[in-house]
Amino acid sequence: MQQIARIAGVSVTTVSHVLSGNRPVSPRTADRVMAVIRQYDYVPVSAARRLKVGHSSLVGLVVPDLTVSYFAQLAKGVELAVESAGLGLIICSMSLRTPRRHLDLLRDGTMDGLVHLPFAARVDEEIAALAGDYPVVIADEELAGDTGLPTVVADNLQGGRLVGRHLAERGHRRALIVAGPETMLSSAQRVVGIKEHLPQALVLRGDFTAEAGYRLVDEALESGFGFTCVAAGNDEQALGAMRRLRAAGLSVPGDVSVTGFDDVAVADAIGLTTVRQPAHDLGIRAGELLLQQIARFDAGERRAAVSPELLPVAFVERRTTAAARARAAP
Amino acid sequence: MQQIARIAGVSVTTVSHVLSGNRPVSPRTADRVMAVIRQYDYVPVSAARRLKVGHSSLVGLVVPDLTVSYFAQLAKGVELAVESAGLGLIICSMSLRTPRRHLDLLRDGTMDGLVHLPFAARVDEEIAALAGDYPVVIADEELAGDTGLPTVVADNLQGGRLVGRHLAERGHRRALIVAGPETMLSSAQRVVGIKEHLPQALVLRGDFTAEAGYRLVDEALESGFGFTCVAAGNDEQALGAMRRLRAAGLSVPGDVSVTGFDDVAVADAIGLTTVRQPAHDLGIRAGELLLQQIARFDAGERRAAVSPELLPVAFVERRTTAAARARAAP
DNA sequence: CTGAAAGCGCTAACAT
DNA sequence: ATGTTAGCGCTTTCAG
Repeated sequence: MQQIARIAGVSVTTVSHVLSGNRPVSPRTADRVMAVIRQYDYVPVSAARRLKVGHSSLVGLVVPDLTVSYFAQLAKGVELAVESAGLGLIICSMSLRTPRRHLDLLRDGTMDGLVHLPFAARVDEEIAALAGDYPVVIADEELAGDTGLPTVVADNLQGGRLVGRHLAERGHRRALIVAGPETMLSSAQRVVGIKEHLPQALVLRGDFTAEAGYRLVDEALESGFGFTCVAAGNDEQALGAMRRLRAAGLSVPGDVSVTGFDDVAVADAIGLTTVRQPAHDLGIRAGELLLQQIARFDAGERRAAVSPELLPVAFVERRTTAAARARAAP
Repeated sequence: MQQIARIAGVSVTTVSHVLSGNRPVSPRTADRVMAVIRQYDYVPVSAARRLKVGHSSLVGLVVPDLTVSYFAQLAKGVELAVESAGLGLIICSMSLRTPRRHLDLLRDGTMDGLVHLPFAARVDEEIAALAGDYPVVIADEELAGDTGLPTVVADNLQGGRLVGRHLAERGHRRALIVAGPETMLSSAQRVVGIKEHLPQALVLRGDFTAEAGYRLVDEALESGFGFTCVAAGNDEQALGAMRRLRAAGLSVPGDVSVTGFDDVAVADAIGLTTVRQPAHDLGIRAGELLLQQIARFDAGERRAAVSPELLPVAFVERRTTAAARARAAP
């Protein structure tokens, strides 16, 4: 910047101000300075600015796994929200090898705040501990324990109800619920919603993967529990479940109906009946909450205990659900 | 750090050195300092360090779209490679709203280098322009024009050959090649490879989406060109193609065989015969090349023109290909 | 083995 | 409307 100032025949102060617009500069001077800046393709060293102003104008987003399109949509929402405040977004994937690195980025000032999507209990705890000292908001999944952190999630209970009602209305009574981890509130809520309409359902739990879906249906088949439908905790599990059903010679939805949850791209591709989470809106709202939280910290306030915000979900009927057969599988 | 030094009764110099290990500190002193650091949960302000040392120890990865699992695997590979050098990885998605932001992060020193996966011509040009001044490596797709940038891509030509040979061996002659954009070298190479074995193939181009796959098959059907197989440019296109075939009452692979490319998660889910790209290896190699490139820039050297490295692909036969029918569709 | 002090490049009072 | 200058928090010679 010294260089630019010297060449343009002004002080560094002036260069700084034509760049920031923080105080009036005569058009003539401004033009001259800009010309030099462009000619030399000068870009201010952000570290110097950060050191001085005390913040980076960058926020982070921690996602469990980049492979899920749902998270990508959510990310777009977050970026939309924070960019309107002039902030940039950095995405960190916890599925990468150094899960704790993004926490360092927050603590060392590389980022001004974080939108965190809970996934692994160990990291979650660290996040909760950090949230007293740095702006953090939780999205997609509530944190275990009452942290009082700003949180926005989909209305999983309602989603479960929609699935349960749809199945019940089609005559299903004997249902297999392939649920996600018991520790995840979203998973538990979905089960509760489903059971309101299908009280006799058998609940089997596993993680949110296709493998778990396969294995859990396998268990149910072996156990001899007869069921006419499978309500999976998410689309991945539904995929695995369908694979196992097909392997058993059962047709979907002819013999067994199957539902998912999330509405990822694959769901549309294979015609899976599922519940759409408002991924984009979740992201936007999370970004807004983070902005608020950053402002709060700047103002010296700390956590203002709030209860989680719930965003509405939508039922998407496709081709994996039909009326229940008289005789239950297997 | 002043605080820490004062409380521990040492100089900031000493605190700095117990943190960096850049010079011997007596165990007694070091322990005392570390105790204070932990007690106050002190983390150095990275901006100050960066300002002083001139680099951030962070590199970036630009991916076209987070929704594709292939890119996530590649990302893991990059992180694996750079973390061994003590660098952190920041991921930027071009599908987000501000595609140029990551270039700013490179230019303003937030990142020391960039692994770039070409996707949008406009951004690609800017990258190429920047590559003379900052460490950049290209992965997954060659940049148009002879940029001489370090590049690592899958062996698309070989992939095309594998597809072509597989189809030819099963008696297919009349083939529809649903290709990706003509401007993408990867796409062009795949077509060349396929045509070596299926010279009479009809080539129709579109972008790498399911919609394009659907539309292109639709065109072929309307045109009356009879074909017994569809070789798609990637898995997405293959998905769209299959959707259109099914809509026409054609069974896969009974009436028409279909192949994809990439081997994304959906391919496995629906049993698509495809070609697996070595995503993880691509990432590792890209990370290694970036490390080299950063070292080169540090040493004052600039671009050392190199030719693209090719990584081997693997053919994955599943359930969407079979022997050709006597009569070609439609 | 430890300290003092000079900046890294920028911003923002405080001048003029 | 513009310039002078004092740091932001760290690393690193240079001196003990």
